[in-house]
Amino acid sequence: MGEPGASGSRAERKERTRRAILDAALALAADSSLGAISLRQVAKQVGVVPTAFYRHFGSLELLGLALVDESFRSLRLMLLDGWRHAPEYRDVIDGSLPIVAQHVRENRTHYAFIARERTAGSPRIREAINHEIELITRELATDIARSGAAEHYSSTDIALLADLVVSFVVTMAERLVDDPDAEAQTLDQARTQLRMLLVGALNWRSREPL
Amino acid sequence: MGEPGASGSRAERKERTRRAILDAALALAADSSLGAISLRQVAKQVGVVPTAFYRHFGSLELLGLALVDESFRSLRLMLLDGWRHAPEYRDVIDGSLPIVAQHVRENRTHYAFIARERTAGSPRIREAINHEIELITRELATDIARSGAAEHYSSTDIALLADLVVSFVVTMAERLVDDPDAEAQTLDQARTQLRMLLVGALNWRSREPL
DNA sequence: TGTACATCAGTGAACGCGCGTTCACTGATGTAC
DNA sequence: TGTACATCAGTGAACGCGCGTTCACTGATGTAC
Repeated sequence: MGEPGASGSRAERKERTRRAILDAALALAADSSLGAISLRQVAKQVGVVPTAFYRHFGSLELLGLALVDESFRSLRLMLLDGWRHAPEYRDVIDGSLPIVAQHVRENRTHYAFIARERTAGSPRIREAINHEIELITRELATDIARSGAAEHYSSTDIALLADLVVSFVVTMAERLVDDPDAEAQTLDQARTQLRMLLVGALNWRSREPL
Repeated sequence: MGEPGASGSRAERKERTRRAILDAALALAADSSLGAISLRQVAKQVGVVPTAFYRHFGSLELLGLALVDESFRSLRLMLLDGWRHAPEYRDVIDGSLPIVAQHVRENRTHYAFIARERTAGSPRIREAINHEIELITRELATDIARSGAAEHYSSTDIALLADLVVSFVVTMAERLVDDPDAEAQTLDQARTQLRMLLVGALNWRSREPL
């Protein structure tokens, strides 16, 4: 066995340090933003000397881009899985929103990072995040079109509808990150709101089941 | 005449320095966030010695709270005016969204500040911003109820609808801040999306006028 | 299997710099008489 | 109106500290033979 940090091949140990740096940055940035933490704080948290940082990332910004990549890789897998199983669900709302909520709960630090850096990050990081969100929006639009649920819609309008839904879910995710204890309530409200949005606010009546 | 900075009473000159500090902080934070700039940078930009800062604000965070206050004071006046004139407009969407867009255009640095600090600010600042947004949401809910446009809705559901609309407008404002050159397009898309949202996505058809 | 050499993750000292905050101060403006 | 004193916005020196980055290094792991 020996010390946990000393086992494995050289490559394995390097990967473990890299992982520790990513986690340390996520934890430190949780109380402010990536732009407000220092390379030395990260190194200290990991337990290596500051210069060791450079063996893994050229700068904090590149580390940030790696975190964006990592966050969305997990999210994309979740969505792929959700969309694959979508036909099983009678109600796409009750099927999807809790899955998103669960994913936020299980990846809180990543979502918090994305929520913060989406507006406060460096231009490169903001651009990377917006690009990922656009890709998801486009996938959702394709899915809506394929489902036939919006057959009267032009493709332009399907894109706008997908954007509306994605923006809404982003807002919900931000709230779940902000106040994890209110998850049940936030989810409940979001469910009703998404129903209003999709079914039509003015024609929809309180307590009337879909 | 004389030097512009040397005229007026002592109180007037103090107020002018305070104004310059607020503006300098807005300008410096525009490329990152309040948490990433320094008191000395602000003082340098203003043209005073760092210690002079303390004559006006106890810390950068208190300066931030002053900026939140200032941003929403202007926004509240705009909304009050908008709501007072609302009955004149046939279409609340075509009446309101361009007014918001104009306000964003005329107060870009303030909106950019709010957009960033809403997610990346210190806890106190985030709290202050969320509180202001809640107040606006509550006012909109009252207005919807009074207008009779949602008479079948329970008051809980009116609150959810107001929240949905405010969240949507916040998202639109963030986009206007992010890419001012695309204002016309962003506004056009937002108009369609808000119509989808209010009239009912599934019953709504492309190009069909409201 | 044993040996000689290459790789390279992590070390530790050193650098110049900007940071927030303290303190005693200056001198123009304001006020009381 | 003139004088004596109070106020206080802004000054400037000083402090100890953490910052990013450089550099030459160490020594365990990996590889070629």
